[in-house]
Amino acid sequence: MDATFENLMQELKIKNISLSHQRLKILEYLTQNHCHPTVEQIFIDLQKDIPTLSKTTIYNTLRILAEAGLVKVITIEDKETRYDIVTENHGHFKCESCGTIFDFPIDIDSLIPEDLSTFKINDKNVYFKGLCPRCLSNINDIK
Amino acid sequence: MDATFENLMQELKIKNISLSHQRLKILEYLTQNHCHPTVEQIFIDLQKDIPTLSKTTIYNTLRILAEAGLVKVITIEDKETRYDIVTENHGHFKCESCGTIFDFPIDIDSLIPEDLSTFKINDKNVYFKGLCPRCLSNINDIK
DNA sequence: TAATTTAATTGTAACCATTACAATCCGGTA
DNA sequence: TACCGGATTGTAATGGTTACAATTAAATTA
Repeated sequence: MDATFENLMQELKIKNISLSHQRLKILEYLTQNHCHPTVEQIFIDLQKDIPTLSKTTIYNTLRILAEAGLVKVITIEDKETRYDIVTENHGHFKCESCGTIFDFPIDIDSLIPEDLSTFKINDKNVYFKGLCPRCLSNINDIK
Repeated sequence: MDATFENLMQELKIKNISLSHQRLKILEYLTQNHCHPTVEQIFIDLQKDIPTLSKTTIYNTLRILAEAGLVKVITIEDKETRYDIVTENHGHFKCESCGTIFDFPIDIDSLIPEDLSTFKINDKNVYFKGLCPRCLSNINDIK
């Protein structure tokens, strides 16, 4: 349990969200797996610890955490909602070949267009798609 | 039929994609409705012209046009895939209250992070969420 | 501690956008 | 006209997500 995790716990206490065993494990999983997991992945991995765990609980918990602003919902493409612990500004790069999602640093705040001065911006997302270095080299090997 | 539409036709000819009556109407609809429509919206509107039109045809056509690079798939949130004719670089702002998607100009090319120098970037997306001016003023009216 | 109330979890069924697939239709060609 | 290949259509299947009611756990009160 690193400092980040403690901070999350504290934030939940402030926002009056009770932390059950299941919710704790889900939150713990997200802090330890920054791989932008799907509900399916979370479900498979946590079932080992909590055999009775239900997917509905995972959906409920992620919704609560997202509403509390602790978790970010990533929907680069349909049929594959992924979740991420909210950290500092970064963009997401999805490899079209292997499907892996990479984080990359980007100063999103620097790109507030003046055209949106009359809008209230709550959330900013930068999604790139393409090929990751590993898949690029694989393609070259085949040639 | 403006110049843009003619250009699209030409591009399709180059890419050897035949233009049936249905495909022509769908493409025409997209060039005339820059509201980022869903398949449902396209279906409802075009049914007036083509009573026998099927949703499968719309899905097929949009997939072909997207693969050809003429149409951009917008997935800001799950369960609501939207489509857009590809134009110059711009970001999308979705109002969390009324659901409208607004375009705003942004120089996406200027924000290529050096960390992605070993990646091949095929597609860049900038999605913002928040409240549009109209919904903001409505909230103020209620107060 | 026991009883009571409230919230969280679970499993099943429903939902709904998208896709798969087979049958039909249409346009061009010999 | 007959044929062929691609486009369209309608229906059924898919699968991630949500709704809902029952069960369980936790918190509160006496």
